[in-house]
Amino acid sequence: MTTINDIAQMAKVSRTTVSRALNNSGYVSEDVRKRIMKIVEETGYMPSQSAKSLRTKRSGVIGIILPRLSTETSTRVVNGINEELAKEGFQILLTDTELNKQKEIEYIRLLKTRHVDGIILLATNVNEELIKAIHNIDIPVLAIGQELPGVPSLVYDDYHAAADLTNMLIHKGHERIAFIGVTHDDPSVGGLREQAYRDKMKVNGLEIQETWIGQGDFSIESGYEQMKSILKRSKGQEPTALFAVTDRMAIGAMEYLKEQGYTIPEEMAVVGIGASALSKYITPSLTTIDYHNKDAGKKAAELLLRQLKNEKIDKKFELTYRLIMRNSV
Amino acid sequence: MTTINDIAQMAKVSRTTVSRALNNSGYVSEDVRKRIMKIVEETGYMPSQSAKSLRTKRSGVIGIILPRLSTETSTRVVNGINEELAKEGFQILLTDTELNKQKEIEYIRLLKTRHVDGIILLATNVNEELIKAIHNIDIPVLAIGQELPGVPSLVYDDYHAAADLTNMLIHKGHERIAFIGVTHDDPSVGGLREQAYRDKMKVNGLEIQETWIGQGDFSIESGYEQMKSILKRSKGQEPTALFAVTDRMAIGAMEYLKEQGYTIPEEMAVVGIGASALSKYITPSLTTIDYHNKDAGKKAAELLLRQLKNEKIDKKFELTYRLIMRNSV
DNA sequence: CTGAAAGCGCTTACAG
DNA sequence: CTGAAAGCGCTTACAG
Repeated sequence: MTTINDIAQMAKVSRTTVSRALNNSGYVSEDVRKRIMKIVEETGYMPSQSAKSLRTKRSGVIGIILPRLSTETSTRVVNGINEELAKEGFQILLTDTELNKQKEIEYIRLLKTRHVDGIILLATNVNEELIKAIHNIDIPVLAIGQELPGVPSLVYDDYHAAADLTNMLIHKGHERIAFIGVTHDDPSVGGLREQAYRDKMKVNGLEIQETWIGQGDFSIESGYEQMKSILKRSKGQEPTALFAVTDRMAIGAMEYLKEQGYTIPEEMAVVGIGASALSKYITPSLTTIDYHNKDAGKKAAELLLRQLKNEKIDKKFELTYRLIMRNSV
Repeated sequence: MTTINDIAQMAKVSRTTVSRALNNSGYVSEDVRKRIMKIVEETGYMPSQSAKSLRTKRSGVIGIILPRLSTETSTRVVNGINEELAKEGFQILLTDTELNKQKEIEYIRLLKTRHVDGIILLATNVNEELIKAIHNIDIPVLAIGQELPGVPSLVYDDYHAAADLTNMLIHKGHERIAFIGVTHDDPSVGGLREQAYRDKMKVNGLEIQETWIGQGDFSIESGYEQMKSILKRSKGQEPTALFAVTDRMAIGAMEYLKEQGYTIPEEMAVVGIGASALSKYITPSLTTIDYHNKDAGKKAAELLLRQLKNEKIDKKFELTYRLIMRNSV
């Protein structure tokens, strides 16, 4: 491999000068610069990032920690991040926790040893150890999806999104609304969305039967199973609508309902959150919330980049959402 | 940051010894090893990968070049790769070409400067410059999805998959089968799949009207538009079935057909390739081919790893597929 | 405007 | 079994 020394020799200058020419730092006469650049072109020389990063403590790489690569949400966010980062010449180092909390923490430290300049964490839970790990490494971290104490966080407006959805169902005349949520370890998806549902039911004077409440695990299959259980449990006081906190679970529920011969939305209205491609093309099309995940990714990248430039940024950013009315209601 | 020198000092040994203990290379007395490991634990020391990689020329990072992150196919492949690589402690550096051929080449060289140990390329086209770029960098490269001359390639069996699909439609009694393909710059998806369709029609004595042939760009929208054009163009000799080379385009086509009041499969049978989640949940569910993308990713990682261990591997591997019969036929 | 020298944090012959 | 020394390929004060 050609190194900076080779270039220096060929250009008959010191490697100091080559470095300066390459990085546009310090003075280099126009003559010499041209001579160097020509040789760089010809040889196709590219500086070793390892050496560079060892020396400068910066790598041009941003680490991403995500819960699952195989969800549309993650993909869209990563897409947005990448688009923004690529513009500035940054690369992405990807790690996938497979929803394992321990790995989340491991990866934070691992990314540090790889000298990433910053980390974007698609957070799925909040716990002491995680927060501590983040504070212990002293590189900028940005969280998406959960509000992490002391960590700049980009969050979706889960509460209001879920509240809007619940209100909408109520205004459509539904009084018995079932709910499929997820574990409260996930404060945003599990906590906030359920809280909003419960609050709005209460505010509207509607009582919730606990038989209407199910807990899934984000998968389509769990939506199917939970819908089944809910229907079984609530014989005689069956719900007329279902609010599932993710599109995938809503779609699983719809599968079960269709199998059982329910008409949607007449006999059971269904709503989800996420605006997945599935939600659009399934029959009937699913009413859902668009969180603009790609924009979230872009915003996250932008905020991280600003941190890298030592700008001060706020600790919390709230994203907007959009209710998409379709045929499942 | 704590470095190997700090550890050496604290353990009262040389950094040579620390390095040996950490890497299990050479002799270290049990005593000393324990002393060192204890301190490593306590301090949470992690060796700088930049330094390591500068010295050893290896980084523990594999570069991935993919055409689009936001497709299920890519996601599944990356997932499989990651799963396999993570086991061996490798990380993934991700680059997205956005279907730009120039970027494909750029990224190959860029990944090299980042000292990746190998590259997996989800290839969408084959051209001289690309092949040259791959041969010029001397790190192992593995291609998925296209057969690249001289490069170990993992390919789907596009020809037979498409042939099976075509034959199946013919055996169901269809004689007028429309086709939505993509550019032949993509030899696998654009070339092979179309070739198989044409061959099987011919073998079965069926004539193809060129008005039945459309060319999309992988998007759902393009499937919609192409179906529309095909129907417009072929008035009087409308097809009774459609073979779209990807699920997404098939689904776009179905949307148009549904809008126009066609019943599927009675008035128009539709098949795709890809076994996307969408294909399963759309109504009617789509007959398609499962390429086992995740397994492909795993296999790719495994092959690359074997190359890294200097094992000789074959230049070409063909993957299996599975026809999934559903309700769109 | 240019260069010599030090040093980033590791690993690896080599010597003992 | 252990250590001193060299070197990987860069950048950056410092000096001129």
